[in-house]
Amino acid sequence: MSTSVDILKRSDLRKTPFRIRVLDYFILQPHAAVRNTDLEQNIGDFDRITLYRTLKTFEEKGIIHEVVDGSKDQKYALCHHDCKVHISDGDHAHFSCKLCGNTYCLDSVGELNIQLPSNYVLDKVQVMLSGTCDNCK
Amino acid sequence: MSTSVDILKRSDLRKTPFRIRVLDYFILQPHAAVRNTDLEQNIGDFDRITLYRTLKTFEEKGIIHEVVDGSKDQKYALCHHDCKVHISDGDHAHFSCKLCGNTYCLDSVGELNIQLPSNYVLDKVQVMLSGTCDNCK
DNA sequence: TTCCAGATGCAATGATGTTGCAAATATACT
DNA sequence: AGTATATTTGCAACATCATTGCATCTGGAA
Repeated sequence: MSTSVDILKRSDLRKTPFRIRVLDYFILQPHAAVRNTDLEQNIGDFDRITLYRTLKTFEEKGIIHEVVDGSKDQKYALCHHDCKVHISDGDHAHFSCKLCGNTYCLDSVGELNIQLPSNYVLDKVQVMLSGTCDNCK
Repeated sequence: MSTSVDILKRSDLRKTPFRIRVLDYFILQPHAAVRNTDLEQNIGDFDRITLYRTLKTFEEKGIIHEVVDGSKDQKYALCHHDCKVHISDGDHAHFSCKLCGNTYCLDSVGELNIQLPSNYVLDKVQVMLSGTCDNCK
């Protein structure tokens, strides 16, 4: 498991206290997507604008990726070492729990048999599941 | 094919000029999701707040449903007479074209074989496809 | 220690969506 | 048709979320 400092070094980013705090928060939630507002409430004293820029930088460097789960909230998740989400979602899926509101990244949901109308070119598939998660059941 | 007036009458809504203009715009795009801003730009003189409220009313009455296509934009599509989207998405899928930005509702995309981690309860499946549509190819 | 590109904080601005209330109007009733 | 009323609309104000420009600060290398 990489530490925040490892990740920053690998990405040619300066190891500032703020970035380390943000990354640490992500590392604590390895399978859950993180809401922008979760971060705002949990990383203590900070500047909201800096958070936006930090997340944008992390996304550009491939450290995190945006998670689309059907909600209006902007969410991000830590990319794993084999993360290809920012290139193509493949069979990546997200599960959003209706009770706790958490969104989990699922590595695979099985085979999808997509049939498109003719002349449509398929490039990316995103599957959003919702229901009740293990914890809330 | 129902007219705007038919739909309003069926839904116990007053037939105001504004509502008819909005519904007419939806009827012109039977398979595409409509962005909030598309409406703002295409239905002429109007009040932004009234549009929000109109769309909300239409959604509550089951005339339109919100379309989640992965973009940040709020989009709506006309419900067909057999529309169950506001109840459960079933195998409903949306295709978003990267070139023209339009989102199309696809009635079926084939069989999905979803395998969830144990103890997860699946309630709703939303599939978002993106690529190039017939027109743009 | 010094230097400077990169990172941060602040102020201002823009986009988007909501609420309260008064004026306008669609519809039902006489 | 005329009237009453509940609904609908438009305006003002407000709340939230995100972005940009710029001055200041700082991590990291010389």
